[in-house]
Amino acid sequence: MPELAEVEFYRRVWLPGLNHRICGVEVHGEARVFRGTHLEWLSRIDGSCFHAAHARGKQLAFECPGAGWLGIHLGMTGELRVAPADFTPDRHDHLVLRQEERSLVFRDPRMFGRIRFDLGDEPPEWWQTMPPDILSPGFTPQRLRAFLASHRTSPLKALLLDQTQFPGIGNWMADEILWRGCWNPGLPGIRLSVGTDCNRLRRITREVARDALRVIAPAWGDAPDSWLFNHRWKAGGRCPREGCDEPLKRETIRGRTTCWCPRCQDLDSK
DNA sequence: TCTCGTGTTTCTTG
DNA sequence: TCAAGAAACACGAG
Repeated sequence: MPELAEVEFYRRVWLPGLNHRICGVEVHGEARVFRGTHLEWLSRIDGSCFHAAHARGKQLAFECPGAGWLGIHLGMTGELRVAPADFTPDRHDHLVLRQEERSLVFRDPRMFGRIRFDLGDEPPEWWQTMPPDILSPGFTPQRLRAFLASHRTSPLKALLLDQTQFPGIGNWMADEILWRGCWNPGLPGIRLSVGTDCNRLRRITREVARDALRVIAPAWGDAPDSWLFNHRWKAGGRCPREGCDEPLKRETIRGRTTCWCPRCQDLDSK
């Protein structure tokens, strides 16, 4: 479930491979994950090293001076792993970078993920034009207000999943933000007040991003039971808010399974 | 055997 | 022209 924090977790997984020479590049060229990529460019990685690894939103970028930038989006089922140097890939291991002491592996059974490679030492355009990170100074109240004003009728759940405004927020984080803020997922953005509600949405979004990074990024830790996260998929799951315990509701909003507490997040109370 | 789904893109419809 | 909705992608889990 690669959202912001899981992406940061996977960035760290490949860190042991930084500054070690890559002595072999193996790709499953027919795999959908390489769509739009010049496969022949990937061979430029051979003989060079990654000097830096970056994560922004759901995107990863590995900097390879003298060769280019390897960009990775994990999609729904993508993952990065470190395997032994003599590791034998199976049909879902689409990219294997060999080093003397290990193999860096990209695996993605459903192939909704994407690998791209851009030549040159400068960050590629797709990286430079990404929206500001949620925890960066660029994620301003003004920016959020302008976005809400231009999508007045869209439900909050759909707005939170917009990667151009909330990079790295995925399904569970969006539900968590709405639950913590006591907003109904179907509430149109127009019903948030420009001042108080908008600032609160920004604050809670940042809080959930920070919490997720703290708990998940270092070692994929378990979320505490006080979060909605641990209850949203359970059959008969109940609202974990102190004093509530209402059975949680699940419904599809804009094509995404959404979970909320009908008592804490009552649509008509806003 | 059937249904569902953590994400994104593209096409269709209004 | 824009936004919403559906379909498609491919597979594993239950």
